[in-house]
Amino acid sequence: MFAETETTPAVKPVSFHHVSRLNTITSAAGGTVCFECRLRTACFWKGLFGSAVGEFGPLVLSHRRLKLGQAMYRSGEAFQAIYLVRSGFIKTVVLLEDGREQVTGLYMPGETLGMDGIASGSHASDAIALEDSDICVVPYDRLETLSREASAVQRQLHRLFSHEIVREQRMMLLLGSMRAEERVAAFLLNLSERLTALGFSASEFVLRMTREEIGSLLGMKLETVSRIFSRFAKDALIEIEGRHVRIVNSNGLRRTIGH
Amino acid sequence: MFAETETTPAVKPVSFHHVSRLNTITSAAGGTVCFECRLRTACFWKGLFGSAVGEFGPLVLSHRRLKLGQAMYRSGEAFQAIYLVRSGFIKTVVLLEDGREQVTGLYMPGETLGMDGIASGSHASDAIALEDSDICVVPYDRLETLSREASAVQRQLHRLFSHEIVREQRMMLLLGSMRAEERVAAFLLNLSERLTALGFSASEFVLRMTREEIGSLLGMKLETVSRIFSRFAKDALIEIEGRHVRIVNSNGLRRTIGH
DNA sequence: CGTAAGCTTGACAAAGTTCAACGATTGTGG
DNA sequence: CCACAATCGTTGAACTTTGTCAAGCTTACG
Repeated sequence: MFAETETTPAVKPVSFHHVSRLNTITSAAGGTVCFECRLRTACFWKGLFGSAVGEFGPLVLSHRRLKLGQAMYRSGEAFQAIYLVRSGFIKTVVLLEDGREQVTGLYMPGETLGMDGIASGSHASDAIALEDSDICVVPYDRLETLSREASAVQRQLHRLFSHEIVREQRMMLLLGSMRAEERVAAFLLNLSERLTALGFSASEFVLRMTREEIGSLLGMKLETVSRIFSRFAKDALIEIEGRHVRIVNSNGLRRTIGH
Repeated sequence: MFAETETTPAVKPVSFHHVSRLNTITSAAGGTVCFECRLRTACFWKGLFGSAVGEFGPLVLSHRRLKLGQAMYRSGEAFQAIYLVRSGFIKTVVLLEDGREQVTGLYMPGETLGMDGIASGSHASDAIALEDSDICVVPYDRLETLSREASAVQRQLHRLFSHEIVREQRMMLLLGSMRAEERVAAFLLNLSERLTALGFSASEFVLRMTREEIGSLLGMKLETVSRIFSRFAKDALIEIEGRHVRIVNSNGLRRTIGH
């Protein structure tokens, strides 16, 4: 996508010379041990594996590399593990029988997905890589045991579940009670915030999704997404060039929400 | 609301003489012991408390009665327990600063709510009684211990979390990719299904919410809800009279979804 | 170099909202 | 017990937002 960067700087009204390195995490040198992981500060599991966990025997995390478009799991597949994004971006998608689909989540490095499989024993959504990604596979049966032995793990695991519930609540709020323009503004601000937490620029980043995917996440058509991006650019709230975004006036964006 | 029924039968095109008793659960005689509870077959926790749990000391469930409109918890309040609906109906609501609100869930007897509080230690939504209700309060710290001691409890608790995640995913699908008419059809069919699981009629039931609340849940205005109910009635898919609904042609409703 | 995929924009259509009026029902206080 | 107020629901008409369809452009890729 644009991970193979250091390409020629775009010579356009907006230039993004340095964006290429902005939010690209290159995976660490292949090790399986958590405290070697470059993510350890950003990761939801930080500190747990190797310390509290150490006393109860190791939690073996296998890794998996996904290429753009590959699935980590698919709807209906047996649930066996939850997945921690190490590098790259993953979307989750829920399908309706008639082919319509809804992007229900966008997961960045340090974030965990796949918990939807616990209830029924098989996943309720597809998880697809939005770019070449590196995923930690956390075997669920081992996690269950560990969570009974180490209350720190239990606490973190419960918080993880709850966090996902809260995230989805917010998404329902967005889908159910905001207008298209507000949803796009909220989406950009949310991306900015999460990327900041990962140590990236708050104002410049790269969308990992097509307009269609963004539209599916936000409950609107790709044309509407495109028009709203253009309008925001015209109003000098953002600069946009394909998937490269610069937030120029974040307060303006914030003001867009709530009339 | 209309729980104090046995009123004069409505003399109207549609009559609902017997609806009054259809889905009203009167709470059992006050006891605190789970295996006395009239819900035990429908309840998510069925069998757990008293059997597997017995060996590890009791889980004391306090009860709370809520009147119509009262809150079980409010956004920002410290998280201490999760809540099991024993009788009555509860809605959860998420608020936007500017006053807009989104109903994010509708909980029936046997269903559990409040898990959104674990992540941050305080609730992210309000839980409001849609009619006089009886709630089991499940203290979370006790549940944490129990879940470490009894793997059956752990398993059920995790499934509960996951179930909520899946429910919210489906809600996002509904809000993000269905048209208003489809959403209303899906809502009615979902209610019918869940009430059936509780032993009530699949075809006749009472909506516990105003048109405005239904609209908020489904991401549309109250007028739209009203118009769609009228249209469904005209097309002989349902009969509706205030909050009393009879599903006349459930396959027709199903066909409404997916064009 | 040609083809496919992604993005933008315009013109028009459809869906849903807003505003307003009105009827019915319910609850309240005199 | 009645009268009044408040809440709830329905419906019409005008309006706004978003979707649909179509065309053209750019970029990526084999």
